[in-house]
Amino acid sequence: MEIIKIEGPYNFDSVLERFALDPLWPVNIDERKVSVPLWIAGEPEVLSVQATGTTWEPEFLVEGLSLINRQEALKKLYRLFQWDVSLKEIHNHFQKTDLKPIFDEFAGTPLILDRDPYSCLIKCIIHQQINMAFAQTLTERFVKTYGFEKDGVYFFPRPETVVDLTVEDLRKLQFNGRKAEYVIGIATAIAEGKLDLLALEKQPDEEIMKVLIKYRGIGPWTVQNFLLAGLGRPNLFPMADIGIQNAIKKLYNLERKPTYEEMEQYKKDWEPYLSYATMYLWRSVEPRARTF
DNA sequence: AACCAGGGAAGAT
DNA sequence: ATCTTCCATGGT
Repeated sequence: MEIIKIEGPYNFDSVLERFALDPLWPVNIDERKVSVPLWIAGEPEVLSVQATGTTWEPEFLVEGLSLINRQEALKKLYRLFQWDVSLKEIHNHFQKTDLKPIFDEFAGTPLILDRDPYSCLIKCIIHQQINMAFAQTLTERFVKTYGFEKDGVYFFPRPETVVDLTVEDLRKLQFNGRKAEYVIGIATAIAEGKLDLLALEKQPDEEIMKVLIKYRGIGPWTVQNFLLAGLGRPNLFPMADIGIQNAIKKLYNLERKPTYEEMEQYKKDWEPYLSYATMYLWRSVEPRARTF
């Protein structure tokens, strides 16, 4: 058991609330706690993280660190929960923008990342073009069928597992043919060592875009989401994203979804923290958990 | 019942 | 290069 203290503001309850939208995260809202599946030194480990502090005095209880590579585990927890990012300056930046009401409502929310970059990439492909409810269903089926469970948490299917799947296997889960090809194709590139996400992570956004977009099934939207939710990069704005378009439509009371030209104008005020604008816009059109 | 969905590839011009 | 069509199914 270990206590971790970080700089505020940081609203862990808001993080858990968004995690809870994903059926694969075992979140306990009342206990302010979540179990986290991590690959540590090549082994699947489950840690638990519980908030014991407040938004301005954030403090966490981490269990499961004792028997494993401490440094690697902490590094991955800091990445996942963005504990090393100072949200104060970012929050201040948006005080003089149209997004002020949204940033005030969700104050202290960091970027919500996926469990790891590889899972993020695969999940992005699964989520392309279909409604969120169905996308969650597909991802859940994929993970529960080809991943594995430990201590009540599902681990994402490994590339070595996905390589051996056929398009037909995934079609049984109601993937369409192309989506199945994309997922297997990416997993194959990773399993064969042709695509090294760990090495790619060290490159700037533009270089990562150049590399990933060559793969079949990966377009600009997918790379932008990967950079944002996979790597936690701060300045991405996926304009092709229906969620963003709907959030902007709602924010400005538009009759129709905004054009790309309009979005280019709006986003100017939000740089260099476009990822945060994106995340908070998403939050503004997502369901909220019960509040008491 | 028609229309939309946190896109992208392949085909057509 | 840029525009259009297809994918393929669930949700509303």
